[in-house]
Amino acid sequence: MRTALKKLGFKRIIVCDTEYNFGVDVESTPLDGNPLRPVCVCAKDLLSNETWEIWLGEFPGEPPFPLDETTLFVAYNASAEVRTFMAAGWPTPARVLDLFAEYCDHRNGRDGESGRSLLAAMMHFGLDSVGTVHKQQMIDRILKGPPFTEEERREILDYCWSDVYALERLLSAMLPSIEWKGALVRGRYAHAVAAMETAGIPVNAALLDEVVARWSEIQGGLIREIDRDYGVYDGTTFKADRFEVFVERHGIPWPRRQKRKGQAVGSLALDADTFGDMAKIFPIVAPLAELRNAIGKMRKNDVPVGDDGRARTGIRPFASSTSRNQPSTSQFLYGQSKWIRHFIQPEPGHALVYFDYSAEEVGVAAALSGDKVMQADYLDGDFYVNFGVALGQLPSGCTKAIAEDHFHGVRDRLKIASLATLYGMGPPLMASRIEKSRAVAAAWIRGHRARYNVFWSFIQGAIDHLMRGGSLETELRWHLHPGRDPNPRSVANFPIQANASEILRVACCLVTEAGFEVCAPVHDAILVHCKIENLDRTVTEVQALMVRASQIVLGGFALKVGTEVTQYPDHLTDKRGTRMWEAVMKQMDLLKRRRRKA
DNA sequence: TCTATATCACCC
DNA sequence: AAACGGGTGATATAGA
Repeated sequence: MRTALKKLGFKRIIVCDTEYNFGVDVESTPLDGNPLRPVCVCAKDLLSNETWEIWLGEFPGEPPFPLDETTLFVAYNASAEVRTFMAAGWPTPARVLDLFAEYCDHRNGRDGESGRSLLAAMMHFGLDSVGTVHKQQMIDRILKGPPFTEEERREILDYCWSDVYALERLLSAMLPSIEWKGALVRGRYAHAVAAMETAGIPVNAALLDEVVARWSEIQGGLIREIDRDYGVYDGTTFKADRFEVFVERHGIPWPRRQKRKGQAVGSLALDADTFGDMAKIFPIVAPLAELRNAIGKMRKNDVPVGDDGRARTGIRPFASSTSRNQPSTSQFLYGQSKWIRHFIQPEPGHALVYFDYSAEEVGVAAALSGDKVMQADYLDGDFYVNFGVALGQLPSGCTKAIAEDHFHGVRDRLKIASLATLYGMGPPLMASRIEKSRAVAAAWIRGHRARYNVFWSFIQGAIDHLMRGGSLETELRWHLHPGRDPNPRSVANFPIQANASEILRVACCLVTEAGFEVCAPVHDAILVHCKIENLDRTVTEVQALMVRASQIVLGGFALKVGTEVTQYPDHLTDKRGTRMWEAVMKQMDLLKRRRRKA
């Protein structure tokens, strides 16, 4: 392997693993949400065989090895190592090979092992490693934090070394198949991920704590207000059997789910769509539909917030087959209901700016396929309106403003239709979504295929290629490999979503490397925190960097970027979540008033 | 009563 | 034959 490694042209190839925790409370319980605290670093230069071992409290002010462009830094889930270096005040590696990202890319779409851990990767290549039980024991001990006995120190270091040696063998197994251009671009993202995970999202922690503490009372209040007229809740749980009694009593023919074996009839369909449809026909259930919609899922209990008022959680880069980030939906503020975002608040003297690519998937589809008509419809005004004019649904010369003022709901339907059409939605479902007949839905789909025929043959080409056993590749070389029985609609989605995901990664790299404080990536958007005195400069520069990112991936095609600014002391708002937020705040007020009286 | 699965809620 | 894509996670339900 030595010769193969030397050929790469680096002066050093450093494989590295680190251990860390997030601080602990008095009972040695891990404090999630806090900044990372390094425990140890183990590293080896594969060219010189030199090794380094650094333990808690012995961290030098500078890293013991160079991390500039002459060093290839190799790790598994490299953002963790980068975070450790940041916490130690070290510079971060300039050239990163993240074998986690490369293993994900290598396996993506293929049948067989689904795990993506270091252990899973080792097993895949027929290499042995430490057992999962021992690994978990070590992690648990490390998270419990110091003081460590001398024996524990040795055990932890040995465990850390075992991963370094595992990594060395894994590198040797993966080396022939590593595709360097893509790998180094992916490796570069480790710094951005580390920077975003270190920053976290500033929240009004006092208010969040208060709402969490009184959540069951608030929820109870919300439910009591509505359920008086129905009696279908038991505490905070909706009881299907009580609701069944209710609909029977009122003679409402409620739709049912498919019958299952052993049942005379299927159980009631209680999803939001059914509730919405039924509320239109039987207004008596409307308030209940709204309540269910509002309280459907609102867990804030496990949002980890650090002592510094920052909500932090792992971004989990490359976790999806399109290489999107997949942070935990329960821990990540942008994964929860929109009203939860109202807890987000800039720090005093600061502002938060939400930058998002507008109609990103349409723009990416137009650029990748080279469909000039689609490109013009995206670039010249509003895509959905332009598509509507082409279909004869809107008058020629129509703009977004005119459509919103004079053709209520038309643009929304066109938006739903054009996005869903990209991924192969058929007329029956489309008809129900846009509330038109099946024939109209079919005509819109045909219209899309006719107007954007260059795009459609591009997509068909991708599907054919994969079905014939080829792999799909994004502009920056993330792959989808053929597996058993691929879903053609997923395949059609891949080029668009995977390239869009790549654009956001490049954007995160450019913006964090320029020194801006990026708090979170949100698929087609980023949240940036800045001092109010730097607000104008931040908006202009970050916007330009995001446009640049789209051009890097799309061969010069510039996506449009929208911005939304929130200045301290304002909270972030999202109009789709305002009603719920206000209802919750009202319940909070009622509780306070009641407590004051008592 | 416990556990696996299906369904549903939420996000982009 | 027909099918919008990518996800995470809680809970209700079925079956042991």
